[in-house]
Amino acid sequence: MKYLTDPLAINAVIPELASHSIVWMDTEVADYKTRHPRLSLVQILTETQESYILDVLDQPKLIDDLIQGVMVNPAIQKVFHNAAYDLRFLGKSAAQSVTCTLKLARLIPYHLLPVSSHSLKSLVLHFFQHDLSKAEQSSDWGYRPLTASQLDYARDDIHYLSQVHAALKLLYQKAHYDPAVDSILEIETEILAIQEEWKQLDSRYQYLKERAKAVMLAQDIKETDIFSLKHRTTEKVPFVELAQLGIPIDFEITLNATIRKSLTPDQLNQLTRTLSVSDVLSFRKANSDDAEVD
DNA sequence: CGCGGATAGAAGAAGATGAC
DNA sequence: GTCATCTTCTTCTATCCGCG
Repeated sequence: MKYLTDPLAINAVIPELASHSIVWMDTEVADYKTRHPRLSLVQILTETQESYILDVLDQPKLIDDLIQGVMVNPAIQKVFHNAAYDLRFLGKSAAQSVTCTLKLARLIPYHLLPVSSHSLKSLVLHFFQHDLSKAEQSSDWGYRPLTASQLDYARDDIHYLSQVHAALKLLYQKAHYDPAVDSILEIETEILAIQEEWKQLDSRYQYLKERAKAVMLAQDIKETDIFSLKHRTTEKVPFVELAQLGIPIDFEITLNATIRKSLTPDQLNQLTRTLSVSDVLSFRKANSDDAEVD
Protein backbone atom coordinates (compact mmCIF):
# COMPACT_ATOMS: atom_id res chain seq x y z
CA MET A 1 0.00 0.00 0.00
CA LYS A 2 1.30 3.43 -0.93
CA TYR A 3 -0.06 6.30 1.14
CA LEU A 4 0.99 9.45 -0.66
CA THR A 5 0.68 12.86 0.95
CA ASP A 6 3.24 14.87 -1.02
CA PRO A 7 1.58 16.67 -3.97
CA LEU A 8 4.66 16.13 -6.10
CA ALA A 9 4.66 12.40 -5.39
CA ILE A 10 0.95 12.19 -6.19
CA ASN A 11 1.43 14.07 -9.43
CA ALA A 12 4.26 11.75 -10.34
CA VAL A 13 2.12 8.65 -9.83
CA ILE A 14 -0.77 9.78 -12.05
CA PRO A 15 0.86 8.65 -15.33
CA GLU A 16 1.51 5.23 -13.76
CA LEU A 17 -2.16 4.97 -12.74
CA ALA A 18 -3.24 6.06 -16.20
CA SER A 19 -1.37 3.14 -17.74
CA HIS A 20 -3.89 0.61 -16.41
CA SER A 21 -6.93 -0.58 -18.33
CA ILE A 22 -8.98 -1.07 -15.17
CA VAL A 23 -8.79 0.33 -11.65
CA TRP A 24 -11.02 0.06 -8.58
CA MET A 25 -11.61 3.35 -6.81
CA ASP A 26 -13.12 4.88 -3.71
CA THR A 27 -13.03 8.23 -1.96
CA GLU A 28 -13.26 9.52 1.59
CA VAL A 29 -14.88 12.86 2.20
CA ALA A 30 -14.55 15.34 5.05
CA ASP A 31 -17.33 17.64 6.26
CA TYR A 32 -19.93 15.57 4.46
CA LYS A 33 -22.69 16.86 6.71
CA THR A 34 -22.05 20.43 5.70
CA ARG A 35 -22.86 22.37 2.59
CA HIS A 36 -19.24 22.21 1.51
CA PRO A 37 -17.84 18.66 1.72
CA ARG A 38 -14.13 18.31 0.97
CA LEU A 39 -12.51 15.41 -0.82
CA SER A 40 -10.00 13.89 1.58
CA LEU A 41 -8.67 10.65 0.08
CA VAL A 42 -8.79 8.94 -3.27
CA GLN A 43 -8.02 5.22 -3.11
CA ILE A 44 -7.03 3.34 -6.22
CA LEU A 45 -6.36 -0.37 -6.69
CA THR A 46 -4.79 -1.73 -9.88
CA GLU A 47 -5.24 -5.17 -11.41
CA THR A 48 -1.71 -5.95 -10.21
CA GLN A 49 -3.05 -5.53 -6.64
CA GLU A 50 -1.13 -2.36 -5.90
CA SER A 51 -3.12 0.06 -3.80
CA TYR A 52 -2.60 3.78 -3.70
CA ILE A 53 -4.09 6.12 -1.15
CA LEU A 54 -3.80 9.67 -2.39
CA ASP A 55 -4.20 12.43 0.16
CA VAL A 56 -5.85 15.27 -1.72
CA LEU A 57 -7.38 17.28 1.12
CA ASP A 58 -7.64 20.94 0.04
CA GLN A 59 -5.67 20.23 -3.15
CA PRO A 60 -8.05 21.29 -5.95
CA LYS A 61 -5.22 21.44 -8.48
CA LEU A 62 -4.18 17.89 -7.64
CA ILE A 63 -7.76 16.64 -7.85
CA ASP A 64 -8.11 18.26 -11.25
CA ASP A 65 -4.92 16.61 -12.47
CA LEU A 66 -6.30 13.28 -11.34
CA ILE A 67 -9.58 13.95 -13.13
CA GLN A 68 -7.75 14.91 -16.33
CA GLY A 69 -5.28 12.05 -16.09
CA VAL A 70 -7.59 9.22 -15.07
CA MET A 71 -11.28 10.07 -14.81
CA VAL A 72 -11.90 11.52 -18.27
CA ASN A 73 -9.76 8.92 -20.03
CA PRO A 74 -12.14 6.41 -21.66
CA ALA A 75 -9.35 3.83 -21.99
CA ILE A 76 -9.28 3.29 -18.21
CA GLN A 77 -12.25 1.48 -16.72
CA LYS A 78 -13.04 2.92 -13.28
CA VAL A 79 -15.01 0.79 -10.85
CA PHE A 80 -16.77 2.41 -7.88
CA HIS A 81 -19.48 1.41 -5.45
CA ASN A 82 -22.23 4.00 -5.78
CA ALA A 83 -20.20 5.84 -8.39
CA ALA A 84 -22.65 8.76 -8.46
CA TYR A 85 -21.43 9.82 -5.03
CA ASP A 86 -17.71 9.75 -5.84
CA LEU A 87 -18.22 11.39 -9.22
CA ARG A 88 -19.55 14.48 -7.49
CA PHE A 89 -15.92 15.07 -6.53
CA LEU A 90 -14.19 13.38 -9.45
CA GLY A 91 -15.27 14.93 -12.69
CA LYS A 92 -19.04 14.49 -12.58
CA SER A 93 -20.46 13.86 -16.05
CA ALA A 94 -17.08 14.37 -17.68
CA ALA A 95 -15.88 11.06 -16.22
CA GLN A 96 -15.70 8.27 -18.80
CA SER A 97 -15.85 4.46 -18.59
CA VAL A 98 -17.24 4.31 -15.08
CA THR A 99 -18.70 1.09 -13.69
CA CYS A 100 -20.89 1.14 -10.60
CA THR A 101 -21.08 -2.04 -8.53
CA LEU A 102 -24.18 -0.78 -6.75
CA LYS A 103 -26.01 -0.55 -10.07
CA LEU A 104 -24.59 -3.90 -11.15
CA ALA A 105 -25.79 -5.53 -7.92
CA ARG A 106 -29.27 -4.11 -8.41
CA LEU A 107 -29.46 -5.72 -11.85
CA ILE A 108 -29.09 -9.16 -10.30
CA PRO A 109 -32.38 -10.73 -9.21
CA TYR A 110 -32.92 -11.48 -5.55
CA HIS A 111 -32.92 -15.26 -5.89
CA LEU A 112 -29.36 -15.12 -7.19
CA LEU A 113 -28.23 -12.42 -4.77
CA PRO A 114 -30.36 -12.72 -1.63
CA VAL A 115 -29.23 -9.68 0.33
CA SER A 116 -31.38 -7.21 2.22
CA SER A 117 -29.21 -4.30 1.15
CA HIS A 118 -26.87 -3.62 -1.74
CA SER A 119 -24.42 -1.59 0.35
CA LEU A 120 -20.77 -2.60 -0.04
CA LYS A 121 -20.82 -3.84 3.55
CA SER A 122 -23.75 -6.19 2.89
CA LEU A 123 -22.24 -7.50 -0.32
CA VAL A 124 -18.89 -8.20 1.33
CA LEU A 125 -20.67 -10.01 4.15
CA HIS A 126 -22.70 -12.04 1.67
CA PHE A 127 -19.85 -13.08 -0.61
CA PHE A 128 -16.95 -13.35 1.82
CA GLN A 129 -18.51 -13.59 5.31
CA HIS A 130 -16.30 -10.69 6.25
CA ASP A 131 -17.63 -7.87 8.37
CA LEU A 132 -16.28 -4.76 6.72
CA SER A 133 -16.26 -2.42 9.65
CA LYS A 134 -17.95 0.79 8.65
CA ALA A 135 -17.05 2.51 11.89
CA GLU A 136 -14.49 4.70 10.14
CA GLN A 137 -16.85 5.70 7.38
CA SER A 138 -18.29 8.57 9.36
CA SER A 139 -15.05 9.46 11.09
CA ASP A 140 -13.34 12.83 10.69
CA TRP A 141 -11.60 12.67 7.33
CA GLY A 142 -10.60 16.32 7.57
CA TYR A 143 -8.23 15.84 10.49
CA ARG A 144 -4.52 15.13 10.02
CA PRO A 145 -2.73 12.90 10.62
CA LEU A 146 -5.16 10.13 9.77
CA THR A 147 -5.19 7.18 12.16
CA ALA A 148 -3.85 3.77 11.21
CA SER A 149 -7.36 2.43 11.49
CA GLN A 150 -8.65 5.03 9.02
CA LEU A 151 -5.97 4.09 6.50
CA ASP A 152 -6.72 0.39 6.98
CA TYR A 153 -10.36 1.08 6.30
CA ALA A 154 -9.51 3.10 3.20
CA ARG A 155 -7.37 0.26 1.86
CA ASP A 156 -9.86 -2.52 2.76
CA ASP A 157 -12.59 -0.72 0.90
CA ILE A 158 -10.95 -0.91 -2.51
CA HIS A 159 -9.64 -4.41 -1.86
CA TYR A 160 -13.14 -5.73 -1.16
CA LEU A 161 -14.60 -3.58 -3.90
CA SER A 162 -12.55 -5.46 -6.50
CA GLN A 163 -13.53 -8.82 -4.98
CA VAL A 164 -17.21 -7.89 -4.93
CA HIS A 165 -16.94 -6.64 -8.49
CA ALA A 166 -15.61 -10.00 -9.67
CA ALA A 167 -18.34 -11.91 -7.83
CA LEU A 168 -21.05 -9.65 -9.22
CA LYS A 169 -19.80 -10.07 -12.78
CA LEU A 170 -20.12 -13.86 -12.47
CA LEU A 171 -23.67 -13.62 -11.12
CA TYR A 172 -24.62 -11.09 -13.76
CA GLN A 173 -23.52 -13.47 -16.51
CA LYS A 174 -25.50 -16.24 -14.84
CA ALA A 175 -28.61 -14.10 -14.74
CA HIS A 176 -28.58 -12.85 -18.31
CA TYR A 177 -29.62 -15.02 -21.21
CA ASP A 178 -29.71 -14.13 -24.87
CA PRO A 179 -33.44 -14.19 -25.64
CA ALA A 180 -32.69 -15.07 -29.25
CA VAL A 181 -31.39 -18.50 -28.23
CA ASP A 182 -32.97 -18.96 -24.78
CA SER A 183 -35.39 -21.88 -24.41
CA ILE A 184 -39.07 -21.25 -23.68
CA LEU A 185 -39.45 -24.92 -22.78
CA GLU A 186 -36.80 -24.72 -20.13
CA ILE A 187 -38.47 -21.66 -18.65
CA GLU A 188 -41.86 -23.35 -18.65
CA THR A 189 -40.50 -26.43 -16.92
CA GLU A 190 -38.92 -24.32 -14.22
CA ILE A 191 -41.94 -22.09 -13.69
CA LEU A 192 -44.29 -25.08 -13.44
CA ALA A 193 -41.98 -26.65 -10.90
CA ILE A 194 -42.28 -23.69 -8.54
CA GLN A 195 -45.70 -22.32 -9.44
CA GLU A 196 -47.81 -24.11 -6.85
CA GLU A 197 -45.42 -23.39 -4.01
CA TRP A 198 -45.22 -19.76 -5.10
CA LYS A 199 -49.00 -19.41 -5.26
CA GLN A 200 -49.38 -20.75 -1.75
CA LEU A 201 -46.67 -18.51 -0.38
CA ASP A 202 -47.89 -15.45 -2.23
CA SER A 203 -51.44 -16.02 -1.06
CA ARG A 204 -50.28 -16.41 2.52
CA TYR A 205 -48.03 -13.37 2.25
CA GLN A 206 -50.76 -11.07 0.92
CA TYR A 207 -53.23 -12.42 3.45
CA LEU A 208 -50.89 -11.74 6.37
CA LYS A 209 -50.20 -8.23 5.13
CA GLU A 210 -53.91 -7.48 4.89
CA ARG A 211 -54.42 -8.82 8.39
CA ALA A 212 -51.54 -6.75 9.72
CA LYS A 213 -52.96 -3.60 8.16
CA ALA A 214 -56.42 -4.30 9.57
CA VAL A 215 -55.04 -4.94 13.04
CA MET A 216 -52.92 -1.82 13.02
CA LEU A 217 -55.84 0.29 11.84
CA ALA A 218 -58.24 -1.19 14.38
CA GLN A 219 -55.82 -0.95 17.28
CA ASP A 220 -54.24 2.32 16.21
CA ILE A 221 -50.72 0.91 15.95
CA LYS A 222 -48.52 3.15 13.83
CA GLU A 223 -45.31 1.20 13.85
CA THR A 224 -43.94 -2.21 14.71
CA ASP A 225 -40.53 -3.77 14.18
CA ILE A 226 -41.36 -4.65 10.61
CA PHE A 227 -44.38 -2.56 9.59
CA SER A 228 -45.22 1.10 9.51
CA LEU A 229 -48.65 2.47 8.75
CA LYS A 230 -49.00 6.07 7.76
CA HIS A 231 -51.59 8.32 6.23
CA ARG A 232 -51.18 9.34 2.69
CA THR A 233 -53.10 12.31 1.37
CA THR A 234 -53.88 13.14 -2.20
CA GLU A 235 -55.56 16.38 -3.18
CA LYS A 236 -57.52 16.85 -6.38
CA VAL A 237 -58.99 19.79 -8.28
CA PRO A 238 -61.43 19.77 -11.20
CA PHE A 239 -59.60 19.80 -14.51
CA VAL A 240 -62.01 22.38 -15.97
CA GLU A 241 -61.16 24.86 -13.25
CA LEU A 242 -57.47 24.53 -13.93
CA ALA A 243 -58.02 25.02 -17.63
CA GLN A 244 -60.11 28.14 -16.95
CA LEU A 245 -57.28 29.67 -14.95
CA GLY A 246 -55.20 29.64 -18.12
CA ILE A 247 -52.49 27.50 -16.59
CA PRO A 248 -50.30 26.05 -19.34
CA ILE A 249 -51.26 22.40 -19.53
CA ASP A 250 -49.04 20.21 -21.61
CA PHE A 251 -49.65 16.58 -20.91
CA GLU A 252 -51.82 13.88 -22.33
CA ILE A 253 -54.94 12.38 -20.88
CA THR A 254 -55.71 8.73 -21.40
CA LEU A 255 -58.57 8.35 -23.80
CA ASN A 256 -60.62 5.94 -21.78
CA ALA A 257 -63.97 4.40 -22.60
CA THR A 258 -65.95 7.15 -20.84
CA ILE A 259 -64.28 10.03 -22.67
CA ARG A 260 -64.38 8.13 -25.95
CA LYS A 261 -68.14 7.63 -25.63
CA SER A 262 -68.85 11.32 -25.24
CA LEU A 263 -66.91 12.25 -28.39
CA THR A 264 -68.38 12.26 -31.89
CA PRO A 265 -66.26 10.56 -34.58
CA ASP A 266 -65.51 14.01 -36.01
CA GLN A 267 -64.30 15.37 -32.71
CA LEU A 268 -62.20 12.29 -32.20
CA ASN A 269 -60.48 12.77 -35.54
CA GLN A 270 -59.66 16.37 -34.75
CA LEU A 271 -57.63 15.34 -31.73
CA THR A 272 -53.93 14.56 -31.89
CA ARG A 273 -53.89 10.98 -30.75
CA THR A 274 -50.77 9.06 -29.76
CA LEU A 275 -50.91 5.31 -29.51
CA SER A 276 -48.68 3.19 -27.33
CA VAL A 277 -48.55 -0.55 -27.62
CA SER A 278 -47.25 -2.88 -24.93
CA ASP A 279 -46.66 -6.60 -24.99
CA VAL A 280 -48.53 -8.51 -22.34
CA LEU A 281 -47.57 -11.94 -21.11
CA SER A 282 -50.25 -13.94 -19.36
CA PHE A 283 -50.84 -17.49 -18.33
CA ARG A 284 -53.23 -19.36 -20.55
CA LYS A 285 -56.25 -20.77 -18.83
CA ALA A 286 -55.39 -24.28 -17.69
CA ASN A 287 -57.02 -26.61 -20.21
CA SER A 288 -59.26 -29.38 -18.99
CA ASP A 289 -58.93 -33.00 -20.18
CA ASP A 290 -59.96 -32.30 -23.80
CA ALA A 291 -56.62 -30.63 -24.33
CA GLU A 292 -54.73 -33.89 -24.60
CA VAL A 293 -57.10 -35.35 -27.20
CA ASP A 294 -55.69 -32.95 -29.73
C1' DC B 1 -27.05 16.60 5.42
C1' DG B 2 -27.71 16.42 0.14
C1' DC B 3 -28.13 14.22 -4.09
C1' DG B 4 -29.69 11.26 -7.83
C1' DG B 5 -31.72 7.30 -8.61
C1' DA B 6 -34.56 3.39 -7.19
C1' DT B 7 -38.65 1.65 -5.23
C1' DA B 8 -43.29 0.78 -3.28
C1' DG B 9 -47.81 0.95 -3.69
C1' DA B 10 -52.08 3.32 -5.01
C1' DA B 11 -54.98 4.34 -8.76
C1' DG B 12 -56.82 3.59 -13.01
C1' DA B 13 -56.96 1.46 -17.42
C1' DA B 14 -57.37 -2.53 -21.08
C1' DG B 15 -58.65 -6.84 -22.19
C1' DA B 16 -59.90 -11.68 -21.17
C1' DT B 17 -63.11 -14.39 -18.97
C1' DG B 18 -67.35 -15.88 -16.77
C1' DA B 19 -72.24 -15.70 -15.07
C1' DC B 20 -76.58 -14.89 -16.53
C1' DG C 1 -75.36 -8.81 -25.05
C1' DT C 2 -74.42 -6.97 -20.43
C1' DC C 3 -72.15 -6.62 -16.40
C1' DA C 4 -68.83 -7.92 -12.94
C1' DT C 5 -64.44 -9.82 -11.89
C1' DC C 6 -59.64 -10.93 -12.57
C1' DT C 7 -54.94 -10.16 -14.29
C1' DT C 8 -51.62 -7.25 -15.96
C1' DC C 9 -49.96 -3.04 -17.23
C1' DT C 10 -48.73 2.13 -16.92
C1' DT C 11 -48.42 6.26 -14.38
C1' DC C 12 -47.68 8.94 -10.50
C1' DT C 13 -45.61 10.52 -6.21
C1' DA C 14 -43.83 10.02 -1.55
C1' DT C 15 -40.29 7.69 0.46
C1' DC C 16 -36.10 5.14 0.71
C1' DC C 17 -31.19 4.05 -0.36
C1' DG C 18 -26.25 4.64 -0.37
C1' DC C 19 -22.22 7.33 -0.06
C1' DG C 20 -19.02 10.10 3.22
